[in-house]
Amino acid sequence: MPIAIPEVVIDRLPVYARALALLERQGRDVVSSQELGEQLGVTPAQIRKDLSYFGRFGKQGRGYNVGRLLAELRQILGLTRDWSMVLVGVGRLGRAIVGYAGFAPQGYRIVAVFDSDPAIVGSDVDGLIVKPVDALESALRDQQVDIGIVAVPGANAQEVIDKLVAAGVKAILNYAPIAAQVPPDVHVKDIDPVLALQSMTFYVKDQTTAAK
Amino acid sequence: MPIAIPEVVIDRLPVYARALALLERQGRDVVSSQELGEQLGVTPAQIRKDLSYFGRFGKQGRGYNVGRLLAELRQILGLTRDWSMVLVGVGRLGRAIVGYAGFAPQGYRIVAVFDSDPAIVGSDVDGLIVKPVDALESALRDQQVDIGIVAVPGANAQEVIDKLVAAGVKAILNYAPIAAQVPPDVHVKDIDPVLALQSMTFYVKDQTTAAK
DNA sequence: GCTACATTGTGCCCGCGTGCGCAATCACAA
DNA sequence: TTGTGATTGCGCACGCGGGCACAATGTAGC
Repeated sequence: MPIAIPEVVIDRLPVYARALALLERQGRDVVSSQELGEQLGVTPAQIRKDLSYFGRFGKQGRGYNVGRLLAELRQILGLTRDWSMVLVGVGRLGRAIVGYAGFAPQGYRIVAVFDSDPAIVGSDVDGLIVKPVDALESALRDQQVDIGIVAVPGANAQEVIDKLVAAGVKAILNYAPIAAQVPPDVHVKDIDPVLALQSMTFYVKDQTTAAK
Repeated sequence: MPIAIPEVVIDRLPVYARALALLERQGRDVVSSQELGEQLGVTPAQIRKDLSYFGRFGKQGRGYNVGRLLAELRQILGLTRDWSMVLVGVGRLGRAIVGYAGFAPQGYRIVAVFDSDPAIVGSDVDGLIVKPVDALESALRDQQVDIGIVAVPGANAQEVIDKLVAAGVKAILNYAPIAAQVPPDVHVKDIDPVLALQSMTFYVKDQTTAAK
């Protein structure tokens, strides 16, 4: 059990879970690592190896029971409970995040929103009253919050992240364009479409011009 | 020159470029790999090794000229020109993407938007008239388009991606919750906050409950 | 029940990316 | 000029993740 599990493995598990949920909705009850791998663009051996870190969920000659494996993965990833999140930064991006329909079905709820702009504080965003960032720490003392979402301009992001960390938040979803500095026990995932675009353009920069 | 450059290296270059742009705005004219590494949470050796794939940009005893290195990276990544993009899927998410202020400053422009819903087609979104998805291929023949953005529900995403690929698009930014199937010469980057959250909860699932 | 077939779980090896360590090199001061 | 200090570029070795290949094991058919 004290065997360290590579982070890349953990990153793949939600992808497996997502594919299994789709298969379940389609009424499938068993699936092989072969078939799952083809759908996801991963080798079957990779899937089996990843799963073997956590147990033996398959049956030789058959494959994996879809519902069973999905339940196991949800258990492993902690998806069996709901997670409460706070959002900091209620600009255009922040409002879009509050309105994003993809969180709720997976059990992720935004329970409070904060902003530093006095003109925005007090206004209503999808049923939530915007609170001042100064109230962040006291608000996090009152209610249990698991995850922080940062959607402020890059210049203020580190400062906001520091406040979240000080308030005891251990998981941060960062939309700001900075490389956040956090202690080792805090987990940060960056969402930055611009970085994604900039790395893709490296590969296509010659082709597209030549195709003209 | 025919040395293959690892994809992880390419993924880091935009991060370096972003940090250098910030340093330049702050008026700095030289920076060492040491200092840059501390800001980004990367080892100095990693930065030097990454850059050495493309040339020798530093000076011993000094470090890197900020403006010079930034210009080189922009050249390497293809950031010296503008890129035109089409968006498919004008729901809540799609509209947020059109309104996202982060693209334009980096030279990424959305030049056309498409949707399959007849109720949406024809409406105006931030100055762009929504066109039907059927018009996708012909529209891409008329104007040069480099990148496709997919913001449709998962069930329709693969179909839309197929159309983009058929139209010759080589770079796709995918917001849909699916693992897209594309030919090897097409590049896909996924943006999925839910996957990011689900992999983080693995690490904090015990701590948070215990902290109660 | 026995045989044929399919698929898992895992030991092992290979390759690649990461980081160390040092020689080469540049700036700057004396 | 010459010496000192700092930092780069890169050869090399290590470690880790990925995938192969096979034994183990379950299923299904006869």
